[in-house]
Amino acid sequence: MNFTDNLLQWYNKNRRDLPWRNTTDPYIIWLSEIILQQTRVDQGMPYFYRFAEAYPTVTAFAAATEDEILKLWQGLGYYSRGRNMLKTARIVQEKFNGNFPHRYDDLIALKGIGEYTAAAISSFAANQAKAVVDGNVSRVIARYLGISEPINSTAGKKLFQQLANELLNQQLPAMHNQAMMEFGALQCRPKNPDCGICPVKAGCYAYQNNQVNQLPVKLKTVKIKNRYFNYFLISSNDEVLLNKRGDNDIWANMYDLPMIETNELWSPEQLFSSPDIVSLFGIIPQIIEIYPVQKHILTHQHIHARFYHICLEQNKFKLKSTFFFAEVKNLNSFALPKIIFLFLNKFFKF
DNA sequence: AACACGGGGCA
DNA sequence: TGCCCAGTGTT
Repeated sequence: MNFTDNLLQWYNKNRRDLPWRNTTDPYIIWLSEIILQQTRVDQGMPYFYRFAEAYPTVTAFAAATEDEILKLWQGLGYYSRGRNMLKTARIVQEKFNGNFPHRYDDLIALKGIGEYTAAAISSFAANQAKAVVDGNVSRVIARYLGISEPINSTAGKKLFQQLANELLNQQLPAMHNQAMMEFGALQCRPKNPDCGICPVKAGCYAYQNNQVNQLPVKLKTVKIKNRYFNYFLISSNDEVLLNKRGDNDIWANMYDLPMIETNELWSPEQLFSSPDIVSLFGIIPQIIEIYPVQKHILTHQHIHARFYHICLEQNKFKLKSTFFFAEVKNLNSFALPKIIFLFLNKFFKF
């Protein structure tokens, strides 16, 4: 038996019963695919149910506000996915009359849908013969065929796409694609792959040449950046001062607290005697409490956050236009980054 | 081609 | 700790 026959046999025996596999509705498949970008199935699953229930159709999705989408997305990360989904939903509503496209060429033109997602939706929803290439697929191919080209180089991406196209079962593209990814996720894992019971080990280059732990090859990742966020908690009369973030940086368009970013860890004395704090509030605030520095670990940056509970004398301070007072009882309606949510939730118990 | 973009799980 | 996860968009 060849590779793909073995693969499909393995898949039929070992596949998980995942909710988005029981439909050919391109909208539902789109929902699942975007949620699962760079996200483990276990982590994304509750969000999939949440979105499918809140927005059963793309028409319902298109009618939502960005605040609502980001709020529902809270905690999942890579929030541009949610923002792009809303743009795409609105285009689908207008240009396609609410009928989510299922052709690769239509899909690839939409925001947030790249090569992988266009191939996934078009094959799963309409059995279009487009091969998906995600982290799982490139790992399986790199090991099975013994490809040492980095999977994330430009040449590598092109090569793995081409090899995936050649391997694709033209009669069963949807099942083939699902099987490749499931095989990578469950059997041909990044670490500790289960080679002992692998159905294709006889033909696997990496297994036969003892290269399983060396493949796939990946270009080195960028250096982690340290950032220092000094946050200010200002509350009065069951209200708290929030800040709506801009659309350039991390957590775009989400809500946090007034803050000053410094290029290194600043002491409270340093911070509260700096011109920055005067220009932020117009006055020097009174410190009520200083919290210990918290480290918030993200993939590409480590955020060192220190929260200050402060007091501003009535009517003497000025506020940036992105600042506003929110009622504490409404705090749970704002899309908050994880670290802000945890702090405010601990403080206010909302 | 390089970089930005979250949060969590696992060895 | 370091690596990876059903990647995409911007510069």
